[in-house]
Amino acid sequence: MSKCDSCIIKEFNSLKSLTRDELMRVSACKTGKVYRKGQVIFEEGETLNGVYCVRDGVCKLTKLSENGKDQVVKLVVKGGLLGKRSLVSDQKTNLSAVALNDMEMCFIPKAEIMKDLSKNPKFTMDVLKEMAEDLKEADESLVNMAQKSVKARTAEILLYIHDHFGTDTEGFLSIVLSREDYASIVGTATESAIRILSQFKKDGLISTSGKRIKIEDSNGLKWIE
Amino acid sequence: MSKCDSCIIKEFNSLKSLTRDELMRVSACKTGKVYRKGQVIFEEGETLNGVYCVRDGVCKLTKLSENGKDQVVKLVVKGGLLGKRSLVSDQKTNLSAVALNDMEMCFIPKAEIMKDLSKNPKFTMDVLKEMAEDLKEADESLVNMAQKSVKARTAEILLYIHDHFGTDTEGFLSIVLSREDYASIVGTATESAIRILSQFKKDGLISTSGKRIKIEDSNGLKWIE
DNA sequence: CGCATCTTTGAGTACCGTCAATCCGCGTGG
DNA sequence: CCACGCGGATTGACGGTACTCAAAGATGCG
Repeated sequence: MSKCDSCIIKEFNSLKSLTRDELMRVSACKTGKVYRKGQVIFEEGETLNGVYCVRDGVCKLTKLSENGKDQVVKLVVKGGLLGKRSLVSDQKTNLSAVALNDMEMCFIPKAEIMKDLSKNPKFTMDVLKEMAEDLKEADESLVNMAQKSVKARTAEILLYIHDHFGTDTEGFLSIVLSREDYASIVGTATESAIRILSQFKKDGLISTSGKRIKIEDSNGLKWIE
Repeated sequence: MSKCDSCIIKEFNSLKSLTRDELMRVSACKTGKVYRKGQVIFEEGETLNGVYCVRDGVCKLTKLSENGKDQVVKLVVKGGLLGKRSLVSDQKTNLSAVALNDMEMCFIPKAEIMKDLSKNPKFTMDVLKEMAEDLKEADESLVNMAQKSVKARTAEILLYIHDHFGTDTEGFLSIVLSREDYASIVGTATESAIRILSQFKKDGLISTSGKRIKIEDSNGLKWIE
């Protein structure tokens, strides 16, 4: 397995603040894991004894609501760290993680990370900053969820995916989600999400090929309300 | 002004992890501020050059949504620290803070806090934990907002205020909010919030006296959906 | 007492959730 | 090669929820 030292992925997260020495130690104790599409990485309420570093693929972080529906809280791609929060606050996970396509990950044991947190202030500060960013995003999502219509939220998530995760060579969104996933992100019934996506298609804002979606008029989507 | 050293408030937040020495320095450079009900402490987009420590009173953290309505993201009482996130990530604030009643606060300059963050790992770790807790709460709010009815959310906020902030000697919620504030927390139109509160009153779940609200049947509220 | 603000209530409408039926793509087994 | 069945996608219909506009009542302050 490759050394963390020379792993390009670490540049995307706070592991970049570790010293060469610390990275070597991390390398020595980390384990690689592969998850298939749909596979559960961890479940809400589990005790994690480490963090996951996403090398490839996409996963969703979800939380089960009292009405029995999953709500997607965040999408995580290459470079993301899973389990930070639980590790830091020394609690069971409050979210579940499920692979949306085939994934490759590194698992770093808790002890190693905690040691680095206590010894390397720069690293700690970096983790703090990442957490601050997550919090800011969560606040923004909260406001969107509370104040915008389902249609506006649907348009927004399409643009978000387009802007953050890009498109494939044919112009389709590179992250492919089921209608149910879209509904679970937007926080609505599957049928509602479907209805809105069909409407967008009719209006020429998007086009589809199987499950794949292509944005045809991003400017049009921007003004949905 | 009292010394932070002997201030009981610090026990409620991460300042408790500072050493006696550090607390003396904080004491030396902090300034006391008083805010009247309705006064703005800081506004979304401002640059903060320090954090506020709430000694007394309550304030709301809000975010303006695109449709022009404020959404309350969090209520902060005695012991809370305002501005952590902005300071850590060195960004402008993403939230506004407004006093809900008369408040007494201490303002600690950025430089002092940042020095402590870089020198005292225990303090940093504590801030990290607080941020992790905020993040967890934000995720929970997000799910509630996405999946629960306005009525259920209204019942929940009443119970939340009751459980977290307590009641006065007559049994009324010790935090008094306008109907508009309730609407802004729940994320709905003021009239909707009002309608639901009246319904609760009719059903004997709550009673009111002016703006003050008393919970009569907390168990009944729990099962609203 | 009068004005300003907040609260309450009504009526109409649009949005959204649910149930149910149908359709489509795809893999399986005959 | 085709019938079959499964799961996801789609559409229709209906009822309930929540938003808006509007008006009337209550409250508090000067």
